[in-house]
Amino acid sequence: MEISTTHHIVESLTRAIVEHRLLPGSKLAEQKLADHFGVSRTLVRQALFQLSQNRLIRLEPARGAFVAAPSVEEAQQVFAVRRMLEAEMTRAFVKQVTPEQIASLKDHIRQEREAVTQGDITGRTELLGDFHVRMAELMHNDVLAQVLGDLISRCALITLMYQSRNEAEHSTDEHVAIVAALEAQDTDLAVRLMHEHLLHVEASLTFDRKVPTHDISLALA
Amino acid sequence: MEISTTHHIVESLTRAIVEHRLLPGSKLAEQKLADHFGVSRTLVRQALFQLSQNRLIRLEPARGAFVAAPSVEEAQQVFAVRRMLEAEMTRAFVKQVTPEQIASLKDHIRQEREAVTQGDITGRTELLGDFHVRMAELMHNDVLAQVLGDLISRCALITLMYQSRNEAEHSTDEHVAIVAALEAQDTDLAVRLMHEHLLHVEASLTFDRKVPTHDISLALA
DNA sequence: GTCGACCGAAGTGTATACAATTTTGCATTT
DNA sequence: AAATGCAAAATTGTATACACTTCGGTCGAC
Repeated sequence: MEISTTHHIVESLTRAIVEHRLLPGSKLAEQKLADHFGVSRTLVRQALFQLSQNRLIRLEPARGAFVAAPSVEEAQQVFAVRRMLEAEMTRAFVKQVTPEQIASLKDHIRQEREAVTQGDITGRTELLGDFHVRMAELMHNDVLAQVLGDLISRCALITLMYQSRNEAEHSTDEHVAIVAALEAQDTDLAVRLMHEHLLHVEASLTFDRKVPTHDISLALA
Repeated sequence: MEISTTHHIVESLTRAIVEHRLLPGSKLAEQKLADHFGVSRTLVRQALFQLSQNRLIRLEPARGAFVAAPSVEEAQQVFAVRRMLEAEMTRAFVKQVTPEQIASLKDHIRQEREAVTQGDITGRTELLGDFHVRMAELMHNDVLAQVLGDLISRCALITLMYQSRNEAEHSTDEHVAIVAALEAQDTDLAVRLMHEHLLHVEASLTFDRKVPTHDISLALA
């Protein structure tokens, strides 16, 4: 089956959603998207279907596709799963850590700092999430990287909806501490730091229902 | 968007794959499936697309859909992720365990034993996997249940391809031991038992490339 | 003036048509 | 006899057509 054209649409919409150019609740009309991408509704529908699998959009029968608006409960569940998965990922990471991996993570943190100093909100948010995916990739476990990547995409949506204070510098500092513990091969410390880091990220959210909704899908230019 | 008809096709094909009525490598021709289900290729393609997201089938551009044949590496990665996720799931389970949950798990084990004694291979394999999903559901974490369910579906395929000896009774015994530890709220023991259980399941596989392939898709009657 | 029903517009759900690619089978060549 | 090339058949990829549902607005009744 051909997937490249559809994949392009998925990537484009995913970026638009996680970069907050499309807000939760926005209607994604098939014909509008088809016109925008210069294809038929067929390919758009395939892309929307795939996005619904990733929980980035919600499909309502006969009503259409809408950017997902994760509930508080769902947000907390996603973070709970991330804590479970990433605590043990960190433990496994120490068992097979190499200097090259540490160097790669430090390089990633350098990029994070760069985005922060340059005020690149979009790149910063993406990089903060990618740090965790990078860890999974460095372990040469594609399955782990994919599962974690999905969870973190959902977190990007959640962060948009519930973020209160700016936690960028804080997160980067915690990433630094985690890498230090990994480098020192201090398993318990690294696991604890990762666990607390994720708790901090979740705690930085305000779960009392602000409701930003819908905008025109012209955010795709 | 309507999903119910498509969902029915997905369910039917998923069952056929995890119940081994469709073997890895089998071609899934769109028109044949469309005729079988009495629908157009449109809905079949949606279903195939969804199954490819679950990694149960593989889509090759312009060539078609084939039942997935997970590599040894992928199989080991899936088990590695399961160990990470389920070890911590077990830890979290103890923290909030209730008598009702224990009763539910014990009831599930009773069903497992029943399937084993009745020689119900299909039901047995499904139940052995469902034990783990049941734990997730009992924690009221839908996200966890969904992620774990996906991983376990892939395990069903893997088990088919690489299973050597029969590990059904052994697995049920280990489930019993895990539940006992959960009931006693012995966190460390429960986590250790779960971890070892998953190692045992993986160890019962023979990763030296037997290659069962393709059969006629008439396995759907 | 408000509520409710009806009608048209818009959008989704499914099927079908057509284009492009791959597969298959046969004929030809070496 | 094996291999190669070509044409027909089959299959996938994409677009379009059409039925059905939902949404919006107007008109009429109370």
